[in-house]
Amino acid sequence: MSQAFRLKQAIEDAVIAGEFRPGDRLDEASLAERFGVSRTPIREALLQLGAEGFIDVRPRRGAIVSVPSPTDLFEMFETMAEIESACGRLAARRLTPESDAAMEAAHRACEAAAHRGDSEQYYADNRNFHEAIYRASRNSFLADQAFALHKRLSAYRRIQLRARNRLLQSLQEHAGILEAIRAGDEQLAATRLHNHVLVQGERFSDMVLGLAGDRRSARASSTSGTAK
Amino acid sequence: MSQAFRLKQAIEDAVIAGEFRPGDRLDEASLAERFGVSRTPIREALLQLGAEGFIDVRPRRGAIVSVPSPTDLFEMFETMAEIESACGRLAARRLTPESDAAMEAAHRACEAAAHRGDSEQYYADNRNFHEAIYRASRNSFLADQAFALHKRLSAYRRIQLRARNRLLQSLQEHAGILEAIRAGDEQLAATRLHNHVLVQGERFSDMVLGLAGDRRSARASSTSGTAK
DNA sequence: TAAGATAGCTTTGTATACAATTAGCACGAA
DNA sequence: TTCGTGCTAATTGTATACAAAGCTATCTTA
Repeated sequence: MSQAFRLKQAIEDAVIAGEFRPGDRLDEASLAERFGVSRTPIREALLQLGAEGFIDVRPRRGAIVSVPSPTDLFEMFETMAEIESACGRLAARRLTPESDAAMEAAHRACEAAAHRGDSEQYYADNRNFHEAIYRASRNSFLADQAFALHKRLSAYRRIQLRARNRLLQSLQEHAGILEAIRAGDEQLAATRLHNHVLVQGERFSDMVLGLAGDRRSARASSTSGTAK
Repeated sequence: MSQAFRLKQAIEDAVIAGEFRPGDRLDEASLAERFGVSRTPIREALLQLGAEGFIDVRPRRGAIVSVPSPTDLFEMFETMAEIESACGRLAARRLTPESDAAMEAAHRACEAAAHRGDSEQYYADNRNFHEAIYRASRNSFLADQAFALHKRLSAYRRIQLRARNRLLQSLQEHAGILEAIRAGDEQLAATRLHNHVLVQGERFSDMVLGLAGDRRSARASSTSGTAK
């Protein structure tokens, strides 16, 4: 399985990096050639990625990078908002000096990137900031869930961070979140994180839909699932 | 992949049914013989189950049914509590007549089983009740996450529902949850669900640890991960 | 007797071959 | 032109063969 695990990571990275776009076919033979292995470990990697919901493996019809509908995306962002706010609530309850320092450092990095207007760097630092919060929940299982979903959404998150003023607004929201966690105010930390994440989802939905419509009605129209 | 998907389900069922206990080795050759297929689809099934966190696949050392530590279990129950309360919060916000009817029906079934003292049946009906809440969130992605985690915890949940009086207490909690969702009280629904789930985790931890100790201190002692 | 090394057996990982299903395309009819 | 039908090529699914790593038991040595 050594190869299969390495390949799983490599394919996942390629998807995250945007080398394979949503809807692209992940052909076993070409991937095998590209990585210089046989189809066997490629298939094993693809099936694992499929089980994690990263790609769509349709029996007998090959694997493709999943193409979440706007509804799917909204549901994923809403779920992310719930999970992140849970992390924030626990972080506020269980804050340690180490967690505090980690979040502080990540926040400082975001600050620097935002003031330089470097959105690529902000994107990376933003991720560190959020991951610091996940860890601060001191629940590694919950944190792992948060990591996984964060990764799955990263492609969509990146796009909408491009707007300059969103960068500064995001930074301010971070400051508020950190403040609430430090104050030990579980409720406030949860609420602020929830809004922070959900506003990203809404902005993205708007961008995709090309309209400033009511998300409630958009959501309610479909019941299709996404995972496996 | 047709075979592989069927096998994945079959092996998962066997694990849930307790046929394979935590720590048991899932030998590729014996599974292949048992199901009358070659090792290839067996491997594919095992790797998928591994990616979902259902079993532990250690490269070159075979797959075993995962053995979560008490800390892991507590973290999983705590995460389940957070996800379920999120479902309850959304259910209260978005309640429809259909969701209401589904939850009502499931609750009635629980009631009947509880009064007969039929814990096996209550176990099944309880699952339906919780799944009705997940669906009532009208967020299928979140609901899928909840289903998945519920399944992973089912083995541990079953054990502690054996206690007779816990059955009746559980039923009463269900009634309170349903009431809060119907009243549209998001906060109350979330809180009640959170407590309902977490008390199960605590009871289980107590059972496992064989002591009525302080869970906070138990938790804090480890930082080991679980997922993939 | 205990500890360590080694040989042999067991099990996993990868490649390859073949079977089976799907998808694309040409062709013909309405 | 458009829809349906059948054929061909490409792709996936499974089995099998072989290579490589891990495990166990035995034998040697202190």
